[in-house]
Amino acid sequence: MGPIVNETATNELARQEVTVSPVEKFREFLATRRMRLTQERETIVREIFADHEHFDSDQIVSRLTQPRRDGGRVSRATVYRTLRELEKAGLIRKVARSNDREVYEHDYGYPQHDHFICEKCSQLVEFRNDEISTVLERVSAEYGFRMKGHRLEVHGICDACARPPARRHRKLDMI
Amino acid sequence: MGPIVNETATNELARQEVTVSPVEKFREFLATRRMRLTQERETIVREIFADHEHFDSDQIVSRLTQPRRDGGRVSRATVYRTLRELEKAGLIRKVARSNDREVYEHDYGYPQHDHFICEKCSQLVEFRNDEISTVLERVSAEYGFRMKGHRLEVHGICDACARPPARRHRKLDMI
DNA sequence: ATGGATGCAAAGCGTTTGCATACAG
DNA sequence: CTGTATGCAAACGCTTTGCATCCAT
Repeated sequence: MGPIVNETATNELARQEVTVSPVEKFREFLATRRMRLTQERETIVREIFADHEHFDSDQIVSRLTQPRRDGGRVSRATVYRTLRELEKAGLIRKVARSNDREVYEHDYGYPQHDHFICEKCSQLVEFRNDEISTVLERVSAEYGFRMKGHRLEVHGICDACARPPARRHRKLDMI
Repeated sequence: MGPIVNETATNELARQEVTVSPVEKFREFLATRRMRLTQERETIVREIFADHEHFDSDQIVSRLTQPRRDGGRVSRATVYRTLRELEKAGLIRKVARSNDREVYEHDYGYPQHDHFICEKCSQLVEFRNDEISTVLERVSAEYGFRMKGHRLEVHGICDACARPPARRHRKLDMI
């Protein structure tokens, strides 16, 4: 997409510690595009970076759509529009698709990792392995492909759901 | 639309040679579910396995929606319904998402591989690398995760689009 | 015969967009 | 002030589904 921005160190195996807040980082990005950091945008960024959980558009919408004491409410349209910008800004990224929705996670100040997705409880579990990036860097080079990043979903059954008896996760297993 | 395919399949991960035709394989699957191999379903399977190209639902729909001398026409609803069954049957699988559509490919009689996805021309290029599966097998074991498979998209710029001058790939080439 | 399958059209659903109004810079 | 951004609601585009009819077994 954007040819500019993102001074991401070529090798993210060692993310630098975050020196700028997400909001500040976003403001910088917006500035380069002649865009403005509105209250709505700031509210959204704060909400998203309040924790490190995965999230989808609708979760953010439902949290900000109803009047809130602090941040003020934000419309559904603005949430979607802002999420797209945040992705371009490199602050968040889509990690998977779950129940027909894109699942996002922080991409700023968060180490590179991939996910296990349980077919039973549809839970996402992160795991970290540097070999994968290394292999991909090499293979990309072999193919003359300029790798910018990757999205890896490992499907299967998580440890909890695999245990035969007892209780298992219940998130959204139909039938 | 010419994804590069390496027929250099001789490795351990290589699929057991196909002994049954896709249609036959599908019939077997359907039987176990008390479902029937109708003319429509057979037409769809033949159309899909006529070549090894990636495809999305709409491509199949537009090819089978209009009367055809041989196979007869199939409705949009049936194509969608059958695609879902073919996925359960392990004959096809979703490999990526492009322009808001799921992109499928053969998962039967086709060697394991992953994809490069060009951000410029959105073309999918296959590549084969056994190390990835090996690493994932090991990491999964470490996490107590029963891996069934994975989906890996490597994003970036393809060789053609990276070359500064000259013309580049078209963005949305349909048919 | 008969329960599963098809086609059609309408409904679903997440996401996007046109437009009038409201602000950030 | 001026060009952006927001909200609302309607529009979208892919996919699913209700229902009457059809057909594989």
